Amino acid sequence: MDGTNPYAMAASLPPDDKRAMPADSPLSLLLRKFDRRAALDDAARAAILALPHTLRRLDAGRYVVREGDRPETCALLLSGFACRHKIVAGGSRQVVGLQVPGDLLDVHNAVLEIADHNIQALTEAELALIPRTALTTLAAEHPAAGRALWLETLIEGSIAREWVANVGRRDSRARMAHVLCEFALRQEAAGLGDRHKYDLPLTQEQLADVLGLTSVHVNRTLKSLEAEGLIDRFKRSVTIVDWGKLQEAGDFDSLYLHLAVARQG
Amino acid sequence: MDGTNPYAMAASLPPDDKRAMPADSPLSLLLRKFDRRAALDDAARAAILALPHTLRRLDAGRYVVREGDRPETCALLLSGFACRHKIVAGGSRQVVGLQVPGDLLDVHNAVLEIADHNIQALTEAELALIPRTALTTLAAEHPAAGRALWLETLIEGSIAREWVANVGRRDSRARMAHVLCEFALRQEAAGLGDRHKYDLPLTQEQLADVLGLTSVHVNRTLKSLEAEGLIDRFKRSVTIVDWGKLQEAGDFDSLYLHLAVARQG
DNA sequence: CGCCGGTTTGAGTCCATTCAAGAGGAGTGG
DNA sequence: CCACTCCTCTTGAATGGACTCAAACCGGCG
Repeated sequence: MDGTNPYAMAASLPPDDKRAMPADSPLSLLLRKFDRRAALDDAARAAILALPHTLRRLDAGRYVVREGDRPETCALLLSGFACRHKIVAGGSRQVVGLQVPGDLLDVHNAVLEIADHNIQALTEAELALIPRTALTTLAAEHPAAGRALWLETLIEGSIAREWVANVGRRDSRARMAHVLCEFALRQEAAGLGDRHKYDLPLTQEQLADVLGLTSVHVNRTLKSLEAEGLIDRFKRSVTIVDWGKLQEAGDFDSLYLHLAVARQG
Repeated sequence: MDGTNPYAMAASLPPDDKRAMPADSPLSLLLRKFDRRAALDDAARAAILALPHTLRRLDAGRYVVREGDRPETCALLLSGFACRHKIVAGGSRQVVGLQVPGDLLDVHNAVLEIADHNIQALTEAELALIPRTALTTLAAEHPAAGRALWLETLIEGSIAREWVANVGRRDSRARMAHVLCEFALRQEAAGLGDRHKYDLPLTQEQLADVLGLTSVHVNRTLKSLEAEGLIDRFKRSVTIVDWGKLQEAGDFDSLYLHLAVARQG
């Protein structure tokens, strides 16, 4: 909430600009993810790795994009966590999306004029900033890459719809259990560990903004899930003691994450 | 809820199949919409109008797609209204999206394997069913069209995120006012009338499923907005008496609808 | 040590729900 | 034309899940 333009801030840092290097480029993270879901031809793979980009490190809490911005770059999250959120009248906040490493933070900004929500780093994070024209050109010149980007957007939309159902129709217990399951699988899919134990890099206050609850109630809900023996907690690390029961409590079905699924043209 | 496969049902009807005719093709509805937002080259425009499709009429309440289906077509809504919804444990329902004429009901199915939510006609509706391969081919061969489809998906995602915030952080009054505003603008943008008076083709029960409330409370909320002089109601037609106040009550900012906005390449 | 952000716990309140019943309107059939 | 049914809308009263307010606790850090 410092009011500064995050890009202005970014620009004032030493410009540790690096051109992509095919082998160990940060962009290989993006490539790996695309590969899991759809077939890319060699030309598209090369073009992805050749995307111009700038590396950037952000402290926890820094904004990547603010509502109303007209960003000229798209950020790929390399490490750390980020969230999308909106502020509603009265000042309360709703988190409308969470991102794990490998996620594109703002594909929107490649095509849409004005950012309609904020994007904020939840932890210290590393980003690769890609000029938006480079992405749209990639999509235009390599249909397979365009398809992969489109797919990415579709899945994000699917997750958002599940969240609508989650906050709209589930009580606090189910809501929490559901998000804990989603997190587990997404972190696992991002290659950060396994679904039974992971770090939840959110304060209970932030978790409340994810769930549309208050932090007080988040606390009670977590404690009650723990008392029931579904999870264990230590600091901000979560252990899922009984995956089956947690899944059931959260009415969780991973279909909407489309973790490994996409059909070919 | 009849348990029949809607496609099986559709297939049993007389196959009133029609090839596109450039001038007054139903697909011109799609073209017009794309044109409002992005530049299409002539080749792309021609390709869109040339998309193979089958016309279909559905009664109110019929399903277009069910969760778990693997549809081979994408439906373009030509007339009438439809919604996306999910059923959560316990049987309650959450509407996660609304569609007006000109909207593609299930772009998802072009790329994703399995439908992750239900799509249902809210009123009698006319559809153009487009084979999903035709859409993906279009996207691959005509980057401008691919971009338009991608844009479509991005905007849908944006609306879903706004709904998360709406259901998560606004009270019933604001929630209702917000949805009434969104509807007004979307119907207007679809060329169905003006934002100050329109038909809301939903029962209060369905509206409740949109808002994550009960039908009883929807009723009270509507009456109270009426008593305050923000809206008038007659049957299922809504008149917005004081647009400014309704917008304020609903904390509504149309930015997220991206009604006329997209940037080029 | 003392501050500070985050977590935990308790007590009282309120918004939305549940349960229940009645009114209105459209359609059907005698 | 009326009786009957079904669905939706409306209203009241009681309940409850999550909120608010408030205070205490805890661990990390300067």
